[in-house]
Amino acid sequence: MEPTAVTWAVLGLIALGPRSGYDIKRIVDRTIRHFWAASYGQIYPELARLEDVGWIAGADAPRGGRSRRVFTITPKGRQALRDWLQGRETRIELRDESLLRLFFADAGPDELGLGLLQARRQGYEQMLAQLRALDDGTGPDPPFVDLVYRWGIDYCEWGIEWCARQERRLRRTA
Amino acid sequence: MEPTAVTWAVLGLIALGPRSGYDIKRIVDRTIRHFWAASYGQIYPELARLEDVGWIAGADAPRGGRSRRVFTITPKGRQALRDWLQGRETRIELRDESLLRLFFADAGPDELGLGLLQARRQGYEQMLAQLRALDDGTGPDPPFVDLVYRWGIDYCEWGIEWCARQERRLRRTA
DNA sequence: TAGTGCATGTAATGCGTTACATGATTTC
DNA sequence: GAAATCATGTAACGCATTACATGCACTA
Repeated sequence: MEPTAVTWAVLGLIALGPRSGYDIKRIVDRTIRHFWAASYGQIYPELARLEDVGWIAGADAPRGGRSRRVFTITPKGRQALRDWLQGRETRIELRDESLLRLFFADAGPDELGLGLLQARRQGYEQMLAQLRALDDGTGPDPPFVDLVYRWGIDYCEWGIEWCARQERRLRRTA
Repeated sequence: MEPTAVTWAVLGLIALGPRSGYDIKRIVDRTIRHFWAASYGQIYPELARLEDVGWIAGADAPRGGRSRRVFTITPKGRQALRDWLQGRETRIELRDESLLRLFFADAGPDELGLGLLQARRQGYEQMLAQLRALDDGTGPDPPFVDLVYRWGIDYCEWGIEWCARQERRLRRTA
């Protein structure tokens, strides 16, 4: 069983404290999904695999009459997570349909590019609003969780500025 | 046949001039892949689909004894491309394993985060070098092709600065 | 009592990469 | 004559999403 990025997302979240599959999905959707999404269809099978190899241990923990399985990281799992964290390959990969559109804007009418830049800026603004909405004072996060959160904010702000600058430039030369 | 992003990448490149599947792959690898990669396994079937619906027209154009099929965009195809370009949904999505690592850096030893930031910065530097290497004066590109190229450069430079700033901050507080 | 949230999972489908097969031509 | 490049494609596989199925509990 070759570990994938989902492996580490799931294992990493369990390392922060015991969690159910449902918990993990909820946390992923609120935080990690901004740079790495994951669905139930990945999370539950991954939990089964991780339990098989002994990196996590599951225990029944019903809440009321609702069945519920909570997973805890094992020492073996903690070591595996640490090993992955030490890894150094860092290839940056993007998948950005809005840039693809912009790339082909020469094929459309003159005002098209300006519209696409505005749409892109609005995309950033939406994402920024979502990120800011997360920060409703639920106490301080671990430092690096917070750092990545900050990266998201900073990235959006940079993106908004970049688009605005290009919009101004286009309007000047048009 | 629901169009996907590959549809537009392929169609858009053919709109810039007649091209073979091989040509398209080469151009994608040199330019578009920085924000949207595509493989032969997508490109050739996509060309067949596009020809089926009449958005492109293929013609045999052997070079020497090598068989070769070159595709040209049709009026119908040009209209479809324009329609897509007008589209406005812009959800920004990232997939960035290096951020995932950083997110979990609290689970490792103290110096880990600093190392991850450095690795991330080097990732940006590598990508920047690749982008700069593309610019070997093959004449001026269409304005928006160039704009997206610039986005890549600016994004890398911003990323490098961001990492450097966080590295300094970490060292101060450590 | 209807809707929302908690909770677990699977099946179908689609997207994308990797690896392979094949063969001609150009360059060193 | 070996290696790189041009050129076309397909099959197998893996990763990820969507949609569905099921059922309990809380709350308006």
